Amino acid sequence: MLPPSQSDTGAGTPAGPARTKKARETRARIVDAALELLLEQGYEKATMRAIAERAGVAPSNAYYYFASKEELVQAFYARTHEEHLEQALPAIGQERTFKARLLAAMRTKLATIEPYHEFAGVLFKTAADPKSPLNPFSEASRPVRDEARGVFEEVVSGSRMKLPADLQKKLPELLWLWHMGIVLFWIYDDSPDRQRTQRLVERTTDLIVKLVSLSSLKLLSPLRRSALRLLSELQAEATP
Amino acid sequence: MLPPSQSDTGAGTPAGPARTKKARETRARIVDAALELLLEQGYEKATMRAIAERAGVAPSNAYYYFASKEELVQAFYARTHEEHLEQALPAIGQERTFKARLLAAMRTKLATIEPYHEFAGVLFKTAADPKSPLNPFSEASRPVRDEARGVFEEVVSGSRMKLPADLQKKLPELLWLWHMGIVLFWIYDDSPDRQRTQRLVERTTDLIVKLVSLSSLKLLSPLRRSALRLLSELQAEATP
DNA sequence: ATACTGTTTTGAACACGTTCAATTACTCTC
DNA sequence: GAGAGTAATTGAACGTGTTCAAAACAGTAT
Repeated sequence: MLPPSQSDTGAGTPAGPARTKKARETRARIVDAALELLLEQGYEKATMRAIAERAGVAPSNAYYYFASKEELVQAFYARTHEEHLEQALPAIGQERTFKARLLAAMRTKLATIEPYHEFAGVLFKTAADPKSPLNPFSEASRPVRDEARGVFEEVVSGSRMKLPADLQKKLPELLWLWHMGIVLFWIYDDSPDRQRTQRLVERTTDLIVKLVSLSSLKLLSPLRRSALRLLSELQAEATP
Repeated sequence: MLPPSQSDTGAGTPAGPARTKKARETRARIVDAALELLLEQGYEKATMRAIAERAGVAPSNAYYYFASKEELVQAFYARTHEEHLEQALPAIGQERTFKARLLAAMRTKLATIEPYHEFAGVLFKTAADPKSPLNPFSEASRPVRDEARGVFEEVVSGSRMKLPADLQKKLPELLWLWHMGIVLFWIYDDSPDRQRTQRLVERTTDLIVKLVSLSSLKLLSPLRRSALRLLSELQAEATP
């Protein structure tokens, strides 16, 4: 059901000391049990007691390694993210044009997360709390976010496109934001085969390409410049 | 501390039977106690036991009227929304230009919701669940949504602006979406006096005004048309 | 007055996430 | 290999939102 993995969460081993070898193994067993149960039963049914039991450990022991249930769930994030990286980069590499590369990135993303759609809502619900470390804008998820943005850097840099320098620099960030919006839409999308999301991706991709290709117009440069300056300001404030 | 109110939640009395007069009073007492405690102590401290105690009732009795703590919190949604309507419409009426009217609408909104910022996160967390009736895209919140969109219709229609007909028609919906984005940003904003959100409002308002004033350009019409068509399609699909 | 019917209220319980003092397992030094 | 010191693990508990069967209440027809 799950890919074999005695690995840890993949996300920089944030909490709980795990100095000894046995401790690392216990920790990994807990993560694996959590991932399995989350996939099998969803967020609410996957209680800490159940996770601990499957890991062959006392519930309180899970708290020796993870500060909260949410932190455990973060491992899930990291894993789908890694899957996306593995699939997206080759897929992007096979395309030349900006548009095709962008579509490849987004489509592999959707394909990666599709198995988890059923409880994506619950997950998102948790992630939406500003105080939660799961929330994609939090400091805790910066590594994952940075890597995800890297995918869009690859999309941009690998395609020979004439772009204003300022836009070239910020475009990956903008595309990452777009991608977050698509995922948000996807969470709410219960159409068969996620057709609405797919259409949205195609249409907005078209829009983005059009917009980008118009971005060099002299008439539009003040607009482009204020938009990009706004983005810079907000980023600067966010990391004081 | 709170405006006097023996009223009910204001939101169509969704859950729990309250046939008799006494029952309606009990229900109202619970709502008021909840609102008070939520404001005084925040979401986590305002436990169901505490709310029930202040209402002079057993905790389980609250569940006779409300399916969950979250549903109790829904009273906020309705109340702040009504406050916004009361404040926004006069404020908008005092301005002539599109830009000033738009700013007035958004600023009154932010002023209205400011007292609730502390637990807006929790509220949003609930609202983010696709299955929750609180979620702003759900059928259940259509009345509130329609009214909110009305504010932006007022913003547009009251200002003499030359606009392409198709955009004129869809602009209120777009502005409503923009407003949702601002609120989302606001939820995550913990800067003093919500300065970041205020700056974001000013800058994006500028952008919107610029964009709208460029929207008649021949060069941009294909872009505008595909964007608006996308919006229409998604709306059509959403209400089958 | 009394018995019946439906509404409202309750007390005791459940399962959950989480905490913590106490206990066990390990590792290292002498 | 015994003892000390640290790391890992546990069991029992706390407070939370929530459920539910039973009790109290109110009104109505007999």
